[in-house]
Amino acid sequence: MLSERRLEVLRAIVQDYVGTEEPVGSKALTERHGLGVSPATVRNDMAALEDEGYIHQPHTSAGRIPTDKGYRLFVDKLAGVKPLTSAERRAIQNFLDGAVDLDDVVGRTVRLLAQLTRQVAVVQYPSLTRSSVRHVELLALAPARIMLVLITDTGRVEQRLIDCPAPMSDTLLADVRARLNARVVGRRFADVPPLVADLPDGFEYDDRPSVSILLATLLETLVEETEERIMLGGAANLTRFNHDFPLTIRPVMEALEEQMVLLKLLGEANDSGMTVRIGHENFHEGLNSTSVVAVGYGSGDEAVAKLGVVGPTRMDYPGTMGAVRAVARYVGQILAES
Amino acid sequence: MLSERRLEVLRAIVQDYVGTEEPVGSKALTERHGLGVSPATVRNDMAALEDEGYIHQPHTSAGRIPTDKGYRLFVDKLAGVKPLTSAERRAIQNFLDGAVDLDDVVGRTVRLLAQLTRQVAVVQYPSLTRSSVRHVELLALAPARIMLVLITDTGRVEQRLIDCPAPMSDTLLADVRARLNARVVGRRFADVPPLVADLPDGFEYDDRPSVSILLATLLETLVEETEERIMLGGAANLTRFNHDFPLTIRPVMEALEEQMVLLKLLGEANDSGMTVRIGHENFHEGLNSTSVVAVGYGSGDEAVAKLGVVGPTRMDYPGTMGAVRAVARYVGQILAES
DNA sequence: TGCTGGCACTCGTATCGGATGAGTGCCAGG
DNA sequence: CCTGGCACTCATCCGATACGAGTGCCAGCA
Repeated sequence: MLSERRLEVLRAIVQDYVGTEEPVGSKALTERHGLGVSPATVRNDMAALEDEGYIHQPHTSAGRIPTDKGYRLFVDKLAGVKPLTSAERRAIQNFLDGAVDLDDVVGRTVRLLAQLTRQVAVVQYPSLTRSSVRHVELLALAPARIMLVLITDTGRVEQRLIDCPAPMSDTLLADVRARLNARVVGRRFADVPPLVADLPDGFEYDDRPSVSILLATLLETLVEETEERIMLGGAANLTRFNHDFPLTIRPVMEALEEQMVLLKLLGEANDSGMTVRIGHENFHEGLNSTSVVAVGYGSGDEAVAKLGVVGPTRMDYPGTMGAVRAVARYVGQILAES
Repeated sequence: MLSERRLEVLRAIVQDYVGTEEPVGSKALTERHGLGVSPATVRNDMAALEDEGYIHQPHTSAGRIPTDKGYRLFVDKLAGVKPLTSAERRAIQNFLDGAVDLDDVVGRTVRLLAQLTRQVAVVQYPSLTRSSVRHVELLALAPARIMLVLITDTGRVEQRLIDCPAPMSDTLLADVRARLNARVVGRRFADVPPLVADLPDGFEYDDRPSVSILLATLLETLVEETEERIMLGGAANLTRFNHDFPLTIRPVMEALEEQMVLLKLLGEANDSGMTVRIGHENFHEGLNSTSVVAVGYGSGDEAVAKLGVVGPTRMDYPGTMGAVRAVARYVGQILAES
């Protein structure tokens, strides 16, 4: 077990390294933090910390930098979540309040988060399956061509084009719309499939194929793999690190361009609390020198989606966690209002 | 006026430089291209080309690289548009055909374009003002809370929430919907404002404020500044150049993150033909060492939006132009079908 | 007039070596 | 268990040198 002081040394190393981006030595440590012991003592502590795998030195004559394990300990035991200043909070609220629709909310959120944390921000749209149905609309663009519009209580709107096997009359369409909405409005999308399974049975024999196709399309939009949407922003912030990461920026950018990777990244986050994945804890190779801070957000108690940031393992964890948490809360509020 | 051979030398320099990314010297030129003259002759031609400002040498003992003016001449006079291989064309078609909605079309297009050109792709959504109205839907989420849904002939769907001053009955809403659609369906969005200006007059006095707000919101969605949407992809491709562009990648990424800059970038493109803006021809400082190849696309003869790529001035212009043009055509076809 | 071979020259890049200094590990003493 | 001292390791920073690609110019030739 590590003594109190050694933990203090680790904390000091993490803080200094995050600030200066340079390996930190024993002398500098004792000077900048009032540790009350000599460099030699700190050196011993460092050697111990290195034995335990919390820090390591890039080369023999260099200072120490935290390992992933070191950051993990720092995040779990040594650091809190730094609350935002009231100015920052006001800025968040002002910035998010002007949004006109969900796209706008997500767009503003991602820009805001990127700017606050100076890192890459990732925001997932409220997932359909965790939202409730506000309305299902059916529009006849042509006699046998229907547009299906799904509207969720979180403001998300999805549309699909459907080619029907037979023309649908206006009355039929109105009928389908009414019965469909009667069954599903207010329900959670995840519960929808069984609720509509027998819907075609209530219609004339000739109309059933059209109704079935319509329902099939509705259910298709709910498939988890395809329904998720994600917005990314602040990729330019990656260039802030490339002076000592020239090799790593490329795979990171490539990873971030893949929707699936992003989804998994957020998906791994714990549903309720905030999740921090550090370096090699990330499943994706390209992201081995990055950390992900993510948290769920929602209009009520329950999370409807997640958001977070991706940055170098050498990031300001307390500050980032504070910003991510604060933004998630405000977004939840905005969603609840709309 | 430049002699035939000097133009040939310029073309050879551009081609070699694009291929090798290194300044090209007289000896290498004569060897790799069958110019039929000696290096010394080429040197004289190079000196002349340099006097005219088409090429320049980074330092005394280095080869030549084309200037923006040189690329301009190359694009205008020396290079054609390289058509895609039939395999590439098939790939485009296959890739775009699976799209389920407009977001999907745009998303696939941007990925496709980035992959084909190995550069950063930019695709603008069909602009509302250049599209026609397919349908306007009004949904009552609550008695005094209306959702306005606009659907264009290009498949774009916009929604806005409206808080009405007074509750609107279902019949009133249906009435507004019917009259509104009667006036605007099939019309171009740009023509909509005068068509609906007197619409509130036809309603009961008490209902007019609600109808007016509704119309106001409809017109707001058409404001050019805010209605435009853009998708960007392939930013990871920027890292391909950073070995000799370490300084420039940052401002480029920052520029690309600004919606307004992107819009201007595409907006400057000529409406009909393909536009190539080279280096300093771009208004934005950060993009001074990049070129933009853009072209309009649309379901019919007329462009409804633009798409293009952003890459280093040292790019394969014929190939890029071929890919951009081909993709624009296929996207136009897809839109026409939907 | 225009092309060519030759030649001196420039200058960026790569290589090597030594000096510098930050930082360490270890040890003896308090 | 802490501390001061000391020898040692290396990464980094010049400065000098060699190298070589590429040029400009010139005299000669078709």
